[in-house]
Amino acid sequence: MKDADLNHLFAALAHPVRRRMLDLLRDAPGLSIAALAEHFTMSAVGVLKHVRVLERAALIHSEKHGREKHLFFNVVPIQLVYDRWTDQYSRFWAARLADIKDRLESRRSSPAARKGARSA
Amino acid sequence: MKDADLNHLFAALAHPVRRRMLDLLRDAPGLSIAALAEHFTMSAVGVLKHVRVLERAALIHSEKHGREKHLFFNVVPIQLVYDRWTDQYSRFWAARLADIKDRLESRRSSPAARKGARSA
DNA sequence: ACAATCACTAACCTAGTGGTTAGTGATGAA
DNA sequence: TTCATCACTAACCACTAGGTTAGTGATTGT
Repeated sequence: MKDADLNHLFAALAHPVRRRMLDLLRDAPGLSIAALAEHFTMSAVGVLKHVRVLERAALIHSEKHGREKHLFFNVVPIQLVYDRWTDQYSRFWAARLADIKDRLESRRSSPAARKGARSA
Repeated sequence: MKDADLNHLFAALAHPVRRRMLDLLRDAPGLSIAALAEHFTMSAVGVLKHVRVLERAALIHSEKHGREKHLFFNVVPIQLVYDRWTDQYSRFWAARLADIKDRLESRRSSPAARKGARSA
């Protein structure tokens, strides 16, 4: 995944309207622009602009049938970031969990106790 | 995690300079503004502005000692989004994997055959 | 004591974002 | 056929993002 793709992806996710659009399309795949616009107070052109941003980030995919354009949520970019984060920060997550575990243990009387708690 | 927090978080991650800053602080915790700025061609004030954005998103935490401010990467916001995505999109990830499996199977000669191949 | 260095503010500029209204061509329905 | 509806473009507006330079006050090293 290229740098520019990450820019587009995170920028697309940074707006609450677009996050809500993703929720709507996840729960009701195939919505048209007009049908999607019914869920918002803004103008249809405003909705269209947000859709463009989501398309640029590849977060949605569209199929045109006649005059209608049907929109579908695409999970792939999110999964790519998810996988990347797993690699990049797993060490930190482990460290953080260990830190939480340490603090929990230091609150207890015996330091060696509760070894198996929150093992994830 | 509130909506405004997500806005700030994703907006902060949407710039390559800031993503690189997180990488640097992850690998060398405690860098000062000036030390961080050495890794970039832009002015120190430009770096400071990016640091502000990362602070607003709680992606870094800072400690001031004397005239120097030491910066530390904070994984927590990323982990919160990670956990949220796990809930929100896990169904879609499973569906996507099933779809890939189906397509792999339909490429073979016998549709019912090779049921166990590439089962992941 | 003095000078260099640190974080920082203020002002400015350019380009981009997030919205609007008005209008257009293609398609579908009466 | 006629009319409504769909996606869309163009032009505009206010505001924000991402940079710059110049300058300030506080701390540190010599």
